[in-house]
Amino acid sequence: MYRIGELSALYDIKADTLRFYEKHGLLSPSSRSDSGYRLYNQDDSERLKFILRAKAVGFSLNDIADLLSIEVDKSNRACAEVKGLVDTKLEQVEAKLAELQHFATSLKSLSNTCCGGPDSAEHCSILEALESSDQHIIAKKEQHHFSHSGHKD
Amino acid sequence: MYRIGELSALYDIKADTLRFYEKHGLLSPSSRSDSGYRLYNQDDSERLKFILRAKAVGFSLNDIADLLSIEVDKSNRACAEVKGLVDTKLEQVEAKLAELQHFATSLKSLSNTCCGGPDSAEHCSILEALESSDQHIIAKKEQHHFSHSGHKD
DNA sequence: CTTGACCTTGGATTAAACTCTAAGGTTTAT
DNA sequence: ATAAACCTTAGAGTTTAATCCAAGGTCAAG
Repeated sequence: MYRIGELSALYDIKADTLRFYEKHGLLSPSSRSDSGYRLYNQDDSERLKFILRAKAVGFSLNDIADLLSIEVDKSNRACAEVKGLVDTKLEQVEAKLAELQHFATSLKSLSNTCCGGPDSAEHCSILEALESSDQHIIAKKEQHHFSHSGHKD
Repeated sequence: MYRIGELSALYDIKADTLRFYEKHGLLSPSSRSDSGYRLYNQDDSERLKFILRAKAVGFSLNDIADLLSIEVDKSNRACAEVKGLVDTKLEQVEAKLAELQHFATSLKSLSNTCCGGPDSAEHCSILEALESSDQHIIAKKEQHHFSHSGHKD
């Protein structure tokens, strides 16, 4: 059992943020002490971890509430309805994943070509890296033109 | 060349948002018409695409300004300094990627077990799916216990 | 040569997500 | 038993990222 200060310290957020999440239906402590202190258990902590993760990858608190609502009314809700919600979110997550992979590729190629690379300062720009990243793969393919195995990402 | 209304329509944002980005140093039109209209070229459009992508995966406008600054002062900046900035962002991107992959896995397993699956309504929760997703992989591994090849994501 | 749909500016307003303040009750340590 | 460090509430203030508004200039069509 954590008190509000302990839980907030654990995730490096303010106690106020936890009260804010409670007020907005995202996370309520599973119990209270005799004197009214919030008491969070391990499940509450996991739920908070989920909220913070989802937030970090660009979901709004409303989005997150949607996702968490899947848990709240478990058996009440028709399974097909749940599946719809999940699949919608999954599409969003996969779109974000694609964006991020694109990003990561560009940043990596930028990091490599920028320092130590032969053309160093010439194209030190993320935008150029983003634009050239696809052609980069093609160019690489052309270099060892005796192999044409199925490419994998 | 796009005028502000055209470019904003292209990305389904408000013209005001473009003026806002300009005021905050994120994106300036490469030129102006005689009458003072903003004129955006293809590079500006690419830059905007980058901003919107980065925003969608949870970067703040400040973060994005940092990333874009790599382009702005290309040759002015020491290459090692640029690399530092890029690598920091790359770490953030990869952390986000890991989160999202975890997310996607959980949502998929949720979508599968929830509807049609044998234990249907029993654990219709993202939190449960998130918690169990790792064990799920282990469980799956145990099923075909004659192979112990290097796992790939 | 004016009507309507654009554009300009600066400043006000909104919404989301905190973050802080005030006034007071609780717990732990001396 | 009292100070320091917690906790409670309600509500005000801040930051970020737009979004809207007002007053006026510009441009293509009739």
